[in-house]
Amino acid sequence: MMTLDQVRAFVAVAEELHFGRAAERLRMTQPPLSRQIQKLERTVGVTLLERDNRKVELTEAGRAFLDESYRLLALVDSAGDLARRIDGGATGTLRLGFTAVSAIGMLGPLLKDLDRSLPGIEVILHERVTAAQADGIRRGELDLGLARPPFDTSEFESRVVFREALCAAVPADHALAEVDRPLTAGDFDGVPVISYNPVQSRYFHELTVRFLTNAHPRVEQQVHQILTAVLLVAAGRGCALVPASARSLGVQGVVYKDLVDGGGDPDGSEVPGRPVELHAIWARGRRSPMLRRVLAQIGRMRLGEEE
Amino acid sequence: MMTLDQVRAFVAVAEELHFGRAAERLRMTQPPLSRQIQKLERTVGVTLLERDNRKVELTEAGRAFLDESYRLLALVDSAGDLARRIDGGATGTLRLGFTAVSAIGMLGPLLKDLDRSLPGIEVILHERVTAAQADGIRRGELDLGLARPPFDTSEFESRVVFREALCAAVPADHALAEVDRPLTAGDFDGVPVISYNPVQSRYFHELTVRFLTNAHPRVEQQVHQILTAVLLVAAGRGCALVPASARSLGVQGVVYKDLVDGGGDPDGSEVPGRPVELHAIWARGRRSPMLRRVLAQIGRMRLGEEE
DNA sequence: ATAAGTTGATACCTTCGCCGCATCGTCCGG
DNA sequence: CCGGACGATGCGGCGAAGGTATCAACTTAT
Repeated sequence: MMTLDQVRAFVAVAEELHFGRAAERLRMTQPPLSRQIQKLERTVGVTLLERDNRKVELTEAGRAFLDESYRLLALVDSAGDLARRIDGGATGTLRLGFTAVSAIGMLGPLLKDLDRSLPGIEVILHERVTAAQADGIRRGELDLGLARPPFDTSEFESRVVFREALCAAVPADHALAEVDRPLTAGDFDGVPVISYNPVQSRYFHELTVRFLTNAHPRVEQQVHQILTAVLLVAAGRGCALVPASARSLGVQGVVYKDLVDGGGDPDGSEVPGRPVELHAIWARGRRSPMLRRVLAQIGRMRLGEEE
Repeated sequence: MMTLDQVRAFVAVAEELHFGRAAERLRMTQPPLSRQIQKLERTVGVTLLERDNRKVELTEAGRAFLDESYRLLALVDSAGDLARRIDGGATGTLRLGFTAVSAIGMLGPLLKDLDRSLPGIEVILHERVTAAQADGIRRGELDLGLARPPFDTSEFESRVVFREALCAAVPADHALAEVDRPLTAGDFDGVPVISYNPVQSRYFHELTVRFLTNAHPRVEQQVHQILTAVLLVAAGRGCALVPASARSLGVQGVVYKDLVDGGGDPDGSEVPGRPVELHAIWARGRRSPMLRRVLAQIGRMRLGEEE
């Protein structure tokens, strides 16, 4: 008989790849942990962990089982949560992931709108970067994410929920802060620019690179969050290209300047002047009735076009 | 701490709406069942079943929890099933390397056959030359390669999956294009011949050299891919010896002529008339169940003998 | 080459939780 | 008012899980 404790034990070992540390994490000693894993393997009938006396590693079947284990444990938690929320009068719970900066621009209005149109639904917020949101959705910890493209479309479905312009964040004492017109790529020739990590912040990396094509900025540093970029700008380390909603961050010592064409590519496929997209993403095929209602409501909103 | 037994107990009671019958279904007596339900309700923190001494019924929260319980128990079963299927090799991903020209002759039928006989297995294709396939297998990037001999047998295991004849690719306006019989080595005396790089394309280099032993062709250029050789032939730079499947390449201005004995050595060790071998290779000792099944299936096919 | 240190598995013991039996308390029907 | 039905509770025994000590295999360092 498989037990949840065995599943939790397996997850700990699979993540640590070390029985001793896993046991510590589980607040138990190593011997019973070994026995639990053995027992789990016996009931499943499959070797999940390949272990010799030097190292522990997951088998192919173990990797798949780990994946299911995350879903399982997430479901255990959420089942209890759900019962408690309903007991408290709610009709549903939406576990919503969001990125820090998307929150500034549209999370407030989104939540207000949801609360008004679907009052029984309780929203539980989880701030995560895009990749962590995808992980969370995959593991069943989140129902919906607000994240930046690109996503694996075989795994996730998505819908654009917000579009905005790209603009420049400039130190208040910088020469560009005085320019009284939309900036062009050429304005950044030789200017220190805070850039984005091409992997962890791929979306803004590509937007930045695209806008600055043919310009020759001095790329200063590669960050992976908008907020970090703005703070570095405030510290005078250079300029950065950020979504327009970053204006609301209220960081002292930073001036925001418009870009020509809103920072977008006039020949590109995006909406003119609003190249920065935020998508709602969810697991393909895992549309609960609650999620369906939320998506329908989000579809009715006009979050990127109110101004 | 919630346990799966408690969830199963709850499901039984929720379905029977009667502790006695539920206990019977669970093959236990009624008292411990009552206690398990109480414990579950304590850990969840919600009354799931409203019971007076005459009847049992689900609360609103209990109905929602029942729903999640079904999902939970289904996931418990399916997690084990999935692990067993993968362990049995019925499901998995095969990362398959292949050379461009091998694809023409047999990759299509191979993939079709695999898809029919092992439908749970997803094949991801990587086009690479033989050496790069060996590298990929060594690094664990590929599970299986379709490549030309020779291989380091201490590191790789292999199996012949396809045999074909060697033939001559001749420019359409070349004198040899008119010859109405299988060509011999002597026919190439003094004729410009595109040859192969003895290192990067060792296999075809050796086949060519062996066939042309005692002949005196004018070796023109050493290429390392079949396709390049054929394109040079089309450009009129000379003749080349290529595997029979290159006929399907459809390059204009090239005529293919049979060779005596299919280009092979009648006293050699290979199959008469089909000296060009394609091997499936994999890392020695790294036979996953999935790979084992794929190899078994490949063994059942008759890919080199259908014509 | 040998000794010391790691790491997962095993042996043995203790403890704690679950099950079953017996019984209780309450409500309903006759 | 009494008997029956049903879920809750008290109690004793047993089995499963955890802890300590130790083993076996292997790596690393001196």
